[in-house]
Amino acid sequence: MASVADTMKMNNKRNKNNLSKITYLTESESENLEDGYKWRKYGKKSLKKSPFPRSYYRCTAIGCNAKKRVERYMDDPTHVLTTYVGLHAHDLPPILPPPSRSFNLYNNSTVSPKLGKGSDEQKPILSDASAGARERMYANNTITSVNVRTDSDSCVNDVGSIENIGTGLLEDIVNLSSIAPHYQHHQPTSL
DNA sequence: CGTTTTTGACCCGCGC
DNA sequence: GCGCGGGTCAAAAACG
Repeated sequence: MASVADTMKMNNKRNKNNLSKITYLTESESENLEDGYKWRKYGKKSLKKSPFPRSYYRCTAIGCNAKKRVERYMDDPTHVLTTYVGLHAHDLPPILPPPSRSFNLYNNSTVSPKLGKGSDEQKPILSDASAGARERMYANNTITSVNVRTDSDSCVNDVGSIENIGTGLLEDIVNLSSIAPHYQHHQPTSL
């Protein structure tokens, strides 16, 4: 009965009630930014306002409705906009190869994906092997700015703020980058 | 062989 | 009511 669109619609609606949008502006030539999760591309669309196509990714984890959309920054082709939509219904899965987590890649302009929740930020999650992979990503790509939105709102509007790069606001935004897209909270609704 | 990527089509919401 | 833009799904192809 309910078509795929129906299901999608429902999911969309329900998600909207508990959607988290995080927009990352990462300085990278390739959009192949690894964040510790395994994503499967499920769509690509050319935006009207952007000469570059936008890629849609979805977490391969079963039951995980986390999505991610990657597009090249239209004002700065050297940057890529990574927008995380929704939360992962699971922790960092050990799907990534065990890198040498003994490395201290947190330095310089590299943003440490430390938890900024304010409470359990000392969680040993970062000790996970997957975390190492994330470190690598951050080491190879410099996150210029991050916008965190924990509700259904105009994420695009936030992106507009990124235009303030170089005006000084960037630093403020970078501060937000301390917040990782993970560690939010598992959704007891689905799983 | 299994999984992922690719591309087109379809659907929905919004604006005019 | 129609058109546009954006987002998702689905089937086939490519890749490991």
